[in-house]
Amino acid sequence: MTQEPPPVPSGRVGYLLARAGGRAIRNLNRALEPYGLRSRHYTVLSASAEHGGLSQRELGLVLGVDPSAVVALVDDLQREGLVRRDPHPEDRRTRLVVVTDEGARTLAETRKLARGVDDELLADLDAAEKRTLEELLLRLR
Amino acid sequence: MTQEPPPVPSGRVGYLLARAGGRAIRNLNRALEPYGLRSRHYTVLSASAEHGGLSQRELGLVLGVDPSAVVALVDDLQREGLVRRDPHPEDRRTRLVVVTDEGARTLAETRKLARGVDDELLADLDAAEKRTLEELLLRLR
DNA sequence: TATTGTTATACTCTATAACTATA
DNA sequence: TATAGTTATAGAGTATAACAATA
Repeated sequence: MTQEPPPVPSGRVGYLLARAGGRAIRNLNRALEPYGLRSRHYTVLSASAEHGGLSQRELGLVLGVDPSAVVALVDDLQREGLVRRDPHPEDRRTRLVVVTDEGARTLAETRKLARGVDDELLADLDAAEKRTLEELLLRLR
Repeated sequence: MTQEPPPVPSGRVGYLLARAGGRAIRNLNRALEPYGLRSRHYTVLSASAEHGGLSQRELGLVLGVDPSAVVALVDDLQREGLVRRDPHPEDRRTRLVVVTDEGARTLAETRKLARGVDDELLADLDAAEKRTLEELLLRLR
């Protein structure tokens, strides 16, 4: 699919959410291509930096990603030197995902790309409308 | 001093859209299970009924679905007797997707399920907020 | 030459079950 | 017994190329 047509069947909200969300993900994937990353790598990197040293289980919960998928995503990020897996001081089963210096630099750069994707998606809304949209999205179940 | 409204953390709206959209799709898929259909079958059936006899190419454009995927979806719906592929009166390459009587009945039933999924997703919003959200979603690029 | 539908194919995403090592 | 991480796997979604029939 490469075409992007406006007309919509029934104006259903779930359908509109799915389409807009899919577009956002595809646009971010395309923007991240030079980095060899996908949007889900970006969310893992971003959440790891924001919360500072989450376990993989916690990452999965926060991001709504299956634990087995977290493993693969962290594998990729670790291979690129963007995160480390540090031992948990008290629980030897657990491994804490920590962003490296290089990961922090990559995050700073890719964050700009994510902003750009959002800005383009929301280009026709004014500042107040953008805030309203985000607030409503946060209140969905 | 007027409080500066919290800035929209750019890069976050796309993420929220993707998560909410994914939830909506999964919920609808689960609701449609008894019918042996997925959410994409529902959108094809719904658009075919609404526009009445679209070609497969037009269906793909309207729904943002790849033509090769439309073939598979229409195959499924046709096998279940929910749509027909009628010849185009003027262009023998084209096949018009037409909803059968049984398809119309199934659509009436599944539409209730789709509404239920939406209602649950939006349960914490009042009527005005629901309209606002839909209006904003329609204005995304 | 271009377009519609179609087949084949490959890659990503999602979800589940089962295994290991620890607790 | 239960939990964190891991591996393997299968199904669904997405995207591309190539082909036949027709325009």
